[in-house]
Amino acid sequence: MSPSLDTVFQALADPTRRAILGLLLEDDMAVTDVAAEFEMSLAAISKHLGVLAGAGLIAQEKRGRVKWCKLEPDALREASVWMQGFGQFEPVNLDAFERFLVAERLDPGDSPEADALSQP
Amino acid sequence: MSPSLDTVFQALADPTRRAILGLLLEDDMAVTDVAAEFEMSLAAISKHLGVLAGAGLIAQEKRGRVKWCKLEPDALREASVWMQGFGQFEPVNLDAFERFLVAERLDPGDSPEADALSQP
DNA sequence: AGCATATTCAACCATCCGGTTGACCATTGC
DNA sequence: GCAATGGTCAACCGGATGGTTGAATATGCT
Repeated sequence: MSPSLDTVFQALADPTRRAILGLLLEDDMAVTDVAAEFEMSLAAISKHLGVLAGAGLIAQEKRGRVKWCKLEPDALREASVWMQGFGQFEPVNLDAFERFLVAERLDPGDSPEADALSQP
Repeated sequence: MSPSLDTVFQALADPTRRAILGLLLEDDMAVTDVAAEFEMSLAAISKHLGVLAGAGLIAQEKRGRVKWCKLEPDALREASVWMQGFGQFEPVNLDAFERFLVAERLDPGDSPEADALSQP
């Protein structure tokens, strides 16, 4: 089941779920530990985690009776690529990006232009 | 009513609305012209455009009896920056981005995802 | 004036969403 | 064995969402 843009954006549209992702940015967490950070029931958090997992934004692995949740940032890539298409649609920027791509291929190391492009 | 991450992601979560943004990527359009591209009522499209405007993703200007809609890509910046924070661990998927840009240029106005327009 | 065009409004409907509560598996530890 | 812990499931609730229709409001054309 491949996560679609629909499910990814829908998952990101809720502030609680974004906050959960923010927590998981620090460390993998058990469901109960995630729930402890919010003023809502464990069941509600469990649902939120289900939505995030359904969108591919997190992975859940059950070890013993504890279910561990870890960030899966790859799922954001497709959505991020889609969004950046709207910030960079001007021909000038397109050309600049193409030049960047060429440079990147020739010199696949770090490149200062990458930062400029990643945050339009 | 400043556009929040909530409203932006919520607006992007609907395939019809993403397809509308894809259309506006090429040209400003009147409400009726946007509606002509979809198999749903004009009123429904008008609502979708309202959601997109509420999220700050488009601007609507009424000239005469026609309301023109134009893309407002700046609204994506905040959301894009937020997302970028989670992708930082690994390098941006430049290949996917390049494919997107090339596809966008060869077939402008069409959303990069196939199902956006065919199954709204 | 009178009619056509562009767009919204209002009411309505089915469905989804976010939340709660209480019951229900698992797994762990005494 | 049995109680506590970790987590999900099922039913329910109020409110949002996405869609429809039909009437209403502006504006433009002749």
